[in-house]
Amino acid sequence: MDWIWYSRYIMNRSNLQQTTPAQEQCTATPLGHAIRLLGDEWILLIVMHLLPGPMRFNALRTELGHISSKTLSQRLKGLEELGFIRRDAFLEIPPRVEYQLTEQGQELGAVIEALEQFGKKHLSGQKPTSCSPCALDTE
Amino acid sequence: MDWIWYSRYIMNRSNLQQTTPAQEQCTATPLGHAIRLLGDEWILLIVMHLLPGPMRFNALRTELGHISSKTLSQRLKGLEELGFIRRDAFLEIPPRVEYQLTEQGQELGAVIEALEQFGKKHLSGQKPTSCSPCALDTE
DNA sequence: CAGGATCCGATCGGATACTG
DNA sequence: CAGTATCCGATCGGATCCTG
Repeated sequence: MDWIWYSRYIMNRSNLQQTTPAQEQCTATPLGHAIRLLGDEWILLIVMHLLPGPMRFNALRTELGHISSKTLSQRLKGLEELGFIRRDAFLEIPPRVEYQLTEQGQELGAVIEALEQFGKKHLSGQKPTSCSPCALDTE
Repeated sequence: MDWIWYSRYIMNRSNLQQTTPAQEQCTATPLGHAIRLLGDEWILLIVMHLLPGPMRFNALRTELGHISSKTLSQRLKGLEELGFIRRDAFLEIPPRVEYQLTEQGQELGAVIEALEQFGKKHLSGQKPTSCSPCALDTE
């Protein structure tokens, strides 16, 4: 019975890879943009820790655990360019830089809250599955 | 003046990499779990497209644009294991499989809505920055 | 049609070293 | 302290081929 699938495959293989119909809808809309923004583990984590108030660079690093300075400064720069956080650098010895959420950034709190509600409701005692490739030691 | 920084560096380098204080808080809490779940671009996109109703495998592929079957089935399997979508397979010729959100999955709609509100509010006319490494052609 | 298996290039991100 | 630059291994995900 292989020929059934085979023939269909051959007949339909002509024009299948060309049409990219809703792809731009997935990436060009504000929602798509937002999804790609939050499609990064660190972004939300950073915003979450910034919600209570301003924080310094290394304080963030400590709170976030094992993030590298490269990754952190990357994300912070990105968030700053988007206007979601503000960077205040004090030219002192030793240097001090504080990051805090702008009004726009604060509104991400709503998303985080929704996320938290959801997490508490459905992900409480669950163990990671194939969705969570987290290999962190839980000592 | 290099010696200032240098000496401080040497003095503080002893115990800095050991303490992983809030790392387990970032990953073991429901919120952390949720963040890691949504820390994947596709997950939210899939859920979004599934909100209106059940959908078949290739329909999803078409809607999502350029996702590969491997990635899609991966995500679907993960979501199914978490209990957020249900997979109904009809053993016919040709095969038909429909995916739909469970009640738990529906509640992700709230998160998506929050995200959409935010996106429409702050990301409308914005161009991607370093936060969005999207290299998709916008033909 | 709905996937699984495999290959492999691109990307991400951690570790390290260095600077002001 | 607050980063930047570089290296490099691990991972992701797309392309391709294959099956029922």
